Amino acid sequence: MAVDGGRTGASVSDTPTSAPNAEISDRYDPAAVEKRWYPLWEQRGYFRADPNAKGKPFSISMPPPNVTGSLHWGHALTMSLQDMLTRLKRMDGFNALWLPGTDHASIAVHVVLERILAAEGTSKEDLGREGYLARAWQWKEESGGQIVHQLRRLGASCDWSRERFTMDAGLSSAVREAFVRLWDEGLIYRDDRIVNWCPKCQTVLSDIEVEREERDDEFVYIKYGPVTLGTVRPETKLGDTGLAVHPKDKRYRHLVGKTLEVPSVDGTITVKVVADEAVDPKFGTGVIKVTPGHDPVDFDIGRRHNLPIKTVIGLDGKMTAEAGRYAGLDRFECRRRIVEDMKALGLIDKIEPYRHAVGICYRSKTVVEPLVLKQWWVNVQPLAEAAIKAVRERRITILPRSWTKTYYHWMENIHPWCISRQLWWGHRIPAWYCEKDGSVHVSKEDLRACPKCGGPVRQDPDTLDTWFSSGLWPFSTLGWPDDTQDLRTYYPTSVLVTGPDILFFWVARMAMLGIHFMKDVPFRDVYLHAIVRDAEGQKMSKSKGNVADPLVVMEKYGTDAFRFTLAALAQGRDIRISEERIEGYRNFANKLWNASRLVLSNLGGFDPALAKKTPPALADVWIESRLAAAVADVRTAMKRYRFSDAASALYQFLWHEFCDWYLEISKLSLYNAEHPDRRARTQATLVRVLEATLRLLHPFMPFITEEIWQRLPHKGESIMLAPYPKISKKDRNAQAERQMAAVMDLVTAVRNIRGEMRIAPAVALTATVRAGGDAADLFTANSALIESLARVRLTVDPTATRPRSSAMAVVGGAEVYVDLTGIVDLGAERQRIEKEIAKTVERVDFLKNKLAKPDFAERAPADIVARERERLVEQEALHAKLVASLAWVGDGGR
RNA sequence: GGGCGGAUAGCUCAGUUGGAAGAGCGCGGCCCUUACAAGGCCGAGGUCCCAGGUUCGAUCCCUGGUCCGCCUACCA
Repeated sequence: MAVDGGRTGASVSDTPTSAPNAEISDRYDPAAVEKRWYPLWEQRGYFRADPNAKGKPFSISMPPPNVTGSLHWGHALTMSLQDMLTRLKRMDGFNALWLPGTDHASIAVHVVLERILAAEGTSKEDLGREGYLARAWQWKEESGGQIVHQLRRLGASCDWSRERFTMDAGLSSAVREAFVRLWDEGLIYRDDRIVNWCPKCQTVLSDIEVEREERDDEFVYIKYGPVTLGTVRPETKLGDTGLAVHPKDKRYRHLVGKTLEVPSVDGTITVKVVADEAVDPKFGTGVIKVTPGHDPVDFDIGRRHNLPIKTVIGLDGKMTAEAGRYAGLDRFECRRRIVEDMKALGLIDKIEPYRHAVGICYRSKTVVEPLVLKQWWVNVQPLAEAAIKAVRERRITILPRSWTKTYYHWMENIHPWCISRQLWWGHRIPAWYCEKDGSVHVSKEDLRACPKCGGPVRQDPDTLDTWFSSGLWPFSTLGWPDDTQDLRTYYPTSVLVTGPDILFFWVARMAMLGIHFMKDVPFRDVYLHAIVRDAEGQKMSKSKGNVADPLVVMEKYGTDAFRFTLAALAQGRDIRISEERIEGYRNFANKLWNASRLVLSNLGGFDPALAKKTPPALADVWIESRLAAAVADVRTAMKRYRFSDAASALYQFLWHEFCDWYLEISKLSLYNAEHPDRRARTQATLVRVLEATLRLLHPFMPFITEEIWQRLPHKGESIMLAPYPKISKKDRNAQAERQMAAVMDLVTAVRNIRGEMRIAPAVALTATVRAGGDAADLFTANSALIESLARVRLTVDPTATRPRSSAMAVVGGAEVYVDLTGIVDLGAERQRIEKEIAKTVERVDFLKNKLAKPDFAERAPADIVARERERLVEQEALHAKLVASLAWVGDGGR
């Protein structure tokens, strides 16, 4: 392979890298590089998956971001991690598919549109359903899905040719198929129950869409005929149809079963007293008012005791006609008024402050109103059982493990899932009601007439919960219900990567629906990553206004640095983002850039044949061995989704081994024209190690690695398609690593003396190593290297005695003397040695104590005891040498 | 109320079969050595939250406590 400044072969002739021999900037400029590569990768079809291609399938369904969304930190993290996995597997020979898409996000879009329409001076009602939907689609086409473009900026290598939208034709058909099947199986049904109503969004919500928020309210004790009871919702008093006490509560036993006429704010009300286990006799007065129409507990009590339902709060959050003179009042206003009125009538016993959790809508943050309405439900319990089993049997593995417990707990206590929403944007429920005979028909095809009587039909106006369609995502995107090749090849997907915040919303639903419809799990692994928080630990969110726009950050520091930061921080339960950290990895990218500059600018006249003939030096063998170690570490880490371990292995190797040591060593032969063989050998190693390191790093930093790789001698048209580094056992060389460690220790020891004694780097030092045998050979063979790195003239002499006026260090048993004549007085050396002695004294004491304990010698494993003995001998020897040295300084220095 | 997690250097965090603790940033000192000052070399800095227990030995395992998070829940 001939090298001419870095570019080779015709395969890269169309790559827009800068001219090969032009000066390359000493600052890495991410903006220019990043803009260049993505379009090229995409045009060349590198992201596209082919079910017929070779290799074991590896697939990821991208969690579809909301069409309303714009890229935030959570997306950046999750997408970066998925891209890392996909790129790695693709390079590693898998048939990799990462399938992207967006979610129609019914309620989120509803909120956005509400705002837009208001600004345009119109409304949902003005437009009507047709007009509204047309407007919604228009909005979706124009401004929805900007996130998809931002993902490109992130370097996401997903297969855009397979991009899906939860409301596209295919997925809509999958939704209908699923709905109809569940209906036919009796798992979908309609029921009148108490549901969570959001008066702002004007729709029902499922239980998990209701968030809890601590509020300070008043706990009002109301005199209620013969009893007094406490409530935080006095306004619902108007809907009371009963009182309840605990069955065992003797205080009230005489009242149970009676019907009371209780004087109230608006005449008298009639309530029946019932006994129910749900009442806690120790709380409040032990009596509760039962409002079946506006409280879930009361609803259940009411059902058990046949109490009538009285609805006093309407869909608009205002009091209904049933509320008598309070009709038309807002529910909270009514609460204030009713308390005032009761006060006036002397019906209030006392009022206490009370802190409790109220349910609020997860989108609009409005206080949810429990109401009794007829809705569509899925009986998820049987599905949940199968989903639990799948995890128990390890067909699905949830990582980190600790989340499995949470998963089980939720699944085991699952409630029916309310799936109908009173929104227009979404999948309309495929149910038709006959206006003539009132029959209900669920059908995959649109109905025009009643299949039973031929009468006119009208479709249910409601749409489905967004999460219903996303629950089908892993298979609906691959063509289900059709038996497609994609589906056969890429299902089950390999891993689902997402945040634990949607474990129930989404992961659980996919597990249930995937297993139910596909008879196989939707994913083998579930990797739940950290939640991104700001420096104060707050969840990053727009409403909190605590977010630096990730796109701005990417622009500032470069996408690669940004991605690497996310990988490095990915471990743990939540990650706090900090700009300093990103800056650090920006520097890392720059380090790589400059290291590559060094290599590229020293490839002139490279003679591969000569390199091949020249045996490798210790440093060459060492760096290849360390590279192999890094490859092993990265692979192991990635297998376990330990992104930060992988990042740290890469960082450590590239910066602190390759740059700090090998590159410095390589300069010796690169700049030495007298030994062309050594130079060639070094060039070959540099290229090989750097090229492999780039491939190893590519999934994490795709842009800079491609840019540099193209300039290096390489095979293939893109690093994306190059193989991921693999190693075998013989790639590690323990002996070379040991020897090199000794050499490095010696260099460090001399540097240490220089640093501690404040000797300027420019001052040349002279040192003698007292070593014999193999050690002597090793130091002699590598003396040039040691001399250059430690800036010292080195002599190896097994019989050396310590010169007058010198500093001493001990390296692996060998003594090193650094001559200080005329450089520094020995007072400094004395201090330095004293410090060292103090350390050894501590260590010797510790080890002696430990070994002196009879229990330790008898009970601890033999190898541990032996190791500690060795350590003691070592430390004692070191101690003796240092003490002697101190005495010597005392004699010689004075 | 129930469940889960965390407490380790000034800051942010790693640390799995228990054997005197690591990284990044920050800090101090010396250096513009021709890849990189977004750099190099050297260094300082820890009662691994507290109290018990198990063990020859505990940052790690067990129990209790304190302080922080998160999830979940029909005490009105």
